Amino acid sequence: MSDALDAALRLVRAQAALVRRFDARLGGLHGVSLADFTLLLRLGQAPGNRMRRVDLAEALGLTASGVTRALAPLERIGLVTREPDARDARVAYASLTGTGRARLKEMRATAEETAGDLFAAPAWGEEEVPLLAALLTRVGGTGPRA
Amino acid sequence: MSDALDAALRLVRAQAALVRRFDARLGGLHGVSLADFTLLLRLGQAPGNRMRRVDLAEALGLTASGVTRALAPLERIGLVTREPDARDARVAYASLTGTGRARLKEMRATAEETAGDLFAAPAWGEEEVPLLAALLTRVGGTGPRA
DNA sequence: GACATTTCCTTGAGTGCTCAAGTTTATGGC
DNA sequence: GCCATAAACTTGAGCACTCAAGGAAATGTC
Repeated sequence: MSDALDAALRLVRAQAALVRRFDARLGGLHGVSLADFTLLLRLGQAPGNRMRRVDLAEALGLTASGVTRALAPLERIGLVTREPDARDARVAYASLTGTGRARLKEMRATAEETAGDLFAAPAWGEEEVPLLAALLTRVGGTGPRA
Repeated sequence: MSDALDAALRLVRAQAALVRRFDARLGGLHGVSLADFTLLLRLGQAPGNRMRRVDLAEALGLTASGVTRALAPLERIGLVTREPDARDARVAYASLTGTGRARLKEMRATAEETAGDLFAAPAWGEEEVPLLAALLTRVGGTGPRA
């Protein structure tokens, strides 16, 4: 097998393992999945803590349909609210609530801790983690810092 | 955000983009998903081109349930057959058929090509692809060459 | 100012996975 | 030999995503 195919298949496996770890920690402590956390994190980074659903889809690499379905339970538990746009009646913003911001802060601590464990020394050198991130950015998608 | 969390989130995004590309190519040319191809590839690597379902699950990072469901359509289209074990009536091997081996060979060419495009020069240096693979191996799961 | 087109979003149907529970067969202790 | 336990597998229910279709509102054209 070529190095390229090997790397591609390893990427798939590594992601599955990583998602399982994050889901277990975030789910156990806060009742959310990694996908939920990622969505909330993006909202938290946006100006005014709110985004159009279509932009959220783009940022997360989902379809608009996926965003609609992902937001539903987050709205139900009060972390996100739906806000209409005064100028354009087609758009509905997704906006973090006060509760959402507070809960996100806690989730973020858990996520940082989980990521820290995953990439802990001595297995991982100081410079290797940003190196991995840089290589992954070239593979595709938009990074969380973009 | 820490480097570690950034890398973790980028990994998720990169995988989604990669899977989409492989699914499009493999689906278009051979009617299978990347998950299907990975399963067939593992079978093709196994001695006698066959494996117990439980070992297949372990190798793929799926549950036994997931393997049952993944094999069903592959059996239906004749790429894989079910073989009982003479010694232990509980186990059912999944075995590549002759057609399966032939089709796998074609799929593999497509997959190699897709991976080659994805990690093509000049964006990717000669040594960077194995480096990425090595870093990913440390993240988790079992690699395709393990 | 009516009409086609585009944009934003939702919904129905389908897919591919999970977990929990159940069936069947093998194994070990006595 | 019997029974409890364990192992291999399947099945039902549920979840998270996709695509395709459709509704409603904005935009461009004439």
